[in-house]
Amino acid sequence: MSRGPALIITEKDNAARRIAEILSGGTADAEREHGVNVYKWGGKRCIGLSGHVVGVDFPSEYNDWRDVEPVELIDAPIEKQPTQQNIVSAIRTLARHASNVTIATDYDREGELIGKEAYELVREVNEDVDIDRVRFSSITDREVQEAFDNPDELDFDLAAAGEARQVIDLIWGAALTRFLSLSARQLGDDFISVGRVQGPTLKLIVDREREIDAFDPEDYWELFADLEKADEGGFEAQYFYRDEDGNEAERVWDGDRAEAVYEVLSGTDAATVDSVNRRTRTDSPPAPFNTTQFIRAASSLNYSAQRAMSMAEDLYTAGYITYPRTDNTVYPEDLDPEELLEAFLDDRTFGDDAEQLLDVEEAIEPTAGDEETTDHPPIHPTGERPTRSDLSEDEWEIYELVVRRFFATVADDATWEHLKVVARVAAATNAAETDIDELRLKANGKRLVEAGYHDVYPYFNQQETHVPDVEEGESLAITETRIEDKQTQPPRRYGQSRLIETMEKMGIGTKSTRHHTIEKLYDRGYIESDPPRPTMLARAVVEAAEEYADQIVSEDMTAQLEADMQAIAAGETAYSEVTAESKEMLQRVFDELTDSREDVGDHIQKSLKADKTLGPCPESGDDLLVRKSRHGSYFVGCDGYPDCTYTLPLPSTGKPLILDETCEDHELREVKMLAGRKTFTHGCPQCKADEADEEEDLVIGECPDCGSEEGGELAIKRLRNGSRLVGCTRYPDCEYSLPLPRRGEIEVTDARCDEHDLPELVIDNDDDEPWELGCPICNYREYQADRNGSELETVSGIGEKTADKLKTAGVADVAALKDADPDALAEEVDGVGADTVRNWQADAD
DNA sequence: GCAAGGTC
Repeated sequence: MSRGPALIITEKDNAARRIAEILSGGTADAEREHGVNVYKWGGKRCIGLSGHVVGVDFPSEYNDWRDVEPVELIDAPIEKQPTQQNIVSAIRTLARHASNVTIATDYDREGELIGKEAYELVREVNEDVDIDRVRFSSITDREVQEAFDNPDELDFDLAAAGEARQVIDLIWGAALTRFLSLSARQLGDDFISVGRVQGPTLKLIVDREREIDAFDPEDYWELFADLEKADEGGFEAQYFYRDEDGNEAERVWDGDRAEAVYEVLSGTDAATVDSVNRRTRTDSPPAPFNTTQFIRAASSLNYSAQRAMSMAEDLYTAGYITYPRTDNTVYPEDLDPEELLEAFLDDRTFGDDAEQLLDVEEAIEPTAGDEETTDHPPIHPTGERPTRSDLSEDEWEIYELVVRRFFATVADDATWEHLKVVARVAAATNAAETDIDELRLKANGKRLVEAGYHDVYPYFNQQETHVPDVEEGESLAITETRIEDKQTQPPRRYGQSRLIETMEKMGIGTKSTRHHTIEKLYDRGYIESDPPRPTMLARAVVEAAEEYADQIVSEDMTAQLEADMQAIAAGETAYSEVTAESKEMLQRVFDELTDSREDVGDHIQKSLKADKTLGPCPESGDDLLVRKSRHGSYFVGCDGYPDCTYTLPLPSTGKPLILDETCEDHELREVKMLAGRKTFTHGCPQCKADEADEEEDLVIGECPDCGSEEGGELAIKRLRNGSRLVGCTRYPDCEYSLPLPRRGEIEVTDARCDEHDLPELVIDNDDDEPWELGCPICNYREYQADRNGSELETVSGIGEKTADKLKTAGVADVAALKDADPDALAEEVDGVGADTVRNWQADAD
């Protein structure tokens, strides 16, 4: 029998650390095993996995896509291989002599599977050791103690349900992905992928685009009047009528009718109040944050799903908020709202709100959502507080959102007062002859009577609409009338957060993967821009799937799989039965698909080309396409190459996006360059090249490099790819150049820089204050200095403030930091020790 | 170089 220490295995390092702390009463020490943290106390060791540390895949002889028919993957063997070698080795080392092993992975299906993976690793090296399983929904003293006092067994059926999912996803995904990629000859980086989750997600986007394409706008009119109560100011009221069903309708679908009504309305100067309706509405605070609702709230602050999650993960790792991947919207019983509020009492930002929230008579009863799960609590602050300077501005904004959401869930209802006024207008006697003798106007006012939770959670709209107190029978003056012609609008595209919400509703993907799936669609060239729009490639892939493998773009596949997994977990079906059935279904898909390989491939290839096509080549009439050079830069080239060698340059920054707008002169679609915050519209590449060819270089001074010897001069130049620079007139013999901003009119002023004898430049952007760039050489030097500063911040442990201090001490960049003498530098910079400098230097290497 | 699911 093994008599070594007992081993506890958790799903992640963070959980291992906290569980060790709880079970050891804070006495656990950290040591390293194969580079992995192990927490040690008494006769115990605790180690964290990193989610799945083994993965399923086909044996290596199936690796070559061209050598293996995709259909062969259906019956190919599947292996489990370690994917995190260091953790697997550490587990093996620790398990070999363990006296007991406890699996403490997350309390959900995937956690059970991850637990089983750990179980198998342990069994490989230790056949006899007892392996038990503990389950807890949040890592708190009470839950963890209780779980470890009552250990349970691993649920192999539940884990098998997860394994069925793994295998089915792999086989369907790999076989169909390879088939599509091979059929369209898209191998290497540009393969064409499909899968159980990305398929339906993509179809969702494509379907919406189809609706938009098919949309036929309809004209309608709306009529408004400004009403005024003496001394109380005016308010806007809108014309309405009763439609066939007796409902209030504002849109007038008939133009003549609208004109007739408008004639009556504009010919009248008073309206009589017909009815006044007041009602009070309670506006309850929102439920606690799950991942989806958190992403939605962050998106209203203009963060992408991906970015919001990555910041939440950082805040979690730093200990400021709880685990950000959760479906749970009900706080666990362990969470004591009063205690958590108290943690914020002395906080500069949140103290007053916390105090106000605690100042109530009864016990605080937090809100709760519909979903209660067993794995993690809703996202909330831990009570461990960062100061503003510990976080970047964006991180702070996200942290504040999480804190305030928690505040909102323990705050009071808000109360609104709604006021609806209906007024009647009688047709004036001089009105043109119509069948209209009376029409009605309505106005809806709302006022926030009790701000309630809005006081601590200012992210929701609290806009009030003012409608004055009026009484029935009262006469109001009509001060102005308006008729507006409008059109019905096509349905809106899904934004990222709406997409994630819809995926959740359809039951596809998980809290941890939905935002990744959307990123994947971008990476694969299926969607572009934000809100995402599908490419022609995406349409072709969805069309091909709809015809031959509808399952892979249907949400039903997940629903069916979910049902099968439930059955496996309940012991009603076997893993082998479910996977065999799924394989048969895929086999039938391939029976149909194989004969259509060429058709499918042609269609996809045409769409791929359409996604790159700008318009006709002026020389050959073939298509001009956006292409990528061997060096990775983009340019415009002719599809007739090599017979036609016509090309146009594109800007060197960013990834080109082809817009719908077409240049009338050249029949070429315009191009936008996507480069994060530096995204800009390039326009028609032919126009840009022509402009540069016509524009003469503007000489502004002598070239500092070759001016005195060769007589080179500095000039403002425009390149054919649209960018501008200050360069030497002797180019390419002299390569001296300085950058200029891409946008804005460049003005050369009379002021001159004494040091460099160059004119000072001003950049005039239409939408901005003109920017005084100054002497281009001075400007470039400042820019370099700045860049070196931010370069210092790439060293871990150096923030903006420290970088500033270092620069003051004469350490301008990373190279200088590496050369610095640690002791001397520590002398010079406040609050920095020599060891810290040595750490930086080590990190910089 | 395929999926989706964990985690970082």
